Amino acid sequence: MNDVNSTIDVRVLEYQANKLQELISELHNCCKERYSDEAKAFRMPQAELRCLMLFEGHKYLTGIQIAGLLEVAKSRATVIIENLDKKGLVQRSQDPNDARVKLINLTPAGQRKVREIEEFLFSLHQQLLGQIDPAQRTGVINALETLRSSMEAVKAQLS
Amino acid sequence: MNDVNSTIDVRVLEYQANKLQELISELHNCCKERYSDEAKAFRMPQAELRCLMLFEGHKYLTGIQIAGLLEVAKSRATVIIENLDKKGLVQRSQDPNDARVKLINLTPAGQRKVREIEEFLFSLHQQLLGQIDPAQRTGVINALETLRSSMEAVKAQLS
DNA sequence: TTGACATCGTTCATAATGTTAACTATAATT
DNA sequence: AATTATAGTTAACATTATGAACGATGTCAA
Repeated sequence: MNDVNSTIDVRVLEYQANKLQELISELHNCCKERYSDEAKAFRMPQAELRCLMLFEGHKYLTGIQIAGLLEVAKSRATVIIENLDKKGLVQRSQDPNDARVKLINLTPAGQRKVREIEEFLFSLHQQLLGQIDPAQRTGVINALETLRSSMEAVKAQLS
Repeated sequence: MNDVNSTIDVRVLEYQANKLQELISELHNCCKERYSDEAKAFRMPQAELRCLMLFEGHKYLTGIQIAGLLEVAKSRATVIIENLDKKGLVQRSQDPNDARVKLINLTPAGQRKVREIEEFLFSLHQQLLGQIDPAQRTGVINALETLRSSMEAVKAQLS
């Protein structure tokens, strides 16, 4: 009986691991497509959109901070910022306290763009929420929290 | 009372929409990092890894099929297949029934590589499952299913 | 059966995303 | 004062991806 049960347990684990793999992969693809659509809608590269959104709650950011938040090399950040600057969405100025540092902030046009993107994202996620049975919403959110911590735990284990 | 309740409801919806946005974005980032690590571990570009995995359950695939499954332009598929061919992991042959078509299949080395990657992915997701409280596993999987259908519903609505 | 049209794979030009390494200028430390 | 570290820039390169043009082949209707 014990043997039978443990065999079943192993099967369940296998099934669940595969299911997890499949679902996570599908969610990831959905997100990829979503980001790509968003970039097309705003006629701007994804990296620049992501960069703009970093300024929520920050008046100024430095290049190094942006590279850190975007998780890219600082040389990559330089280029992204340069392109946003060319489009008039951010501006660069010298940090008065440290001549090595450049302070980057949104221009008024950049602020408008950020608000537009925020509204787009918010309404998209409202719509998504609307597709979920109200009785299940809390459950889905809690499950995602669980998944996130588990993924982070695995990541921590591996490194 | 009704007014107060509906105000609260709106607040809850806002909170949940933002929470969803945040969680989905974090999961997406986790996945991105995972794919990048996997590519480094196997010393192969992500696109080539993804392409190899398409052969699970297929002896032969055509270029068009691969482009469709990877959701890329056929010109992109050509290049990916070419690189896998150079590495000796797939081989191309003429379709005897249609001279326009090339049949692509795994070489023995390709099959070994696929098994390696499968094992890697399976053990990773076993590990992930192991991080989730057994009592919650079914709940998490169901929540992900719900989320996936909701995301697909939104996608369908938008197009 | 032949002309029009569609399909498959390839090649090329181009764009976006990203890294590493080298370099300049400045700041901090010893 | 010399060394070391940090911020930002630039250049070379890799990866991922698209779209247009093209050749070879297949399909179908007049």
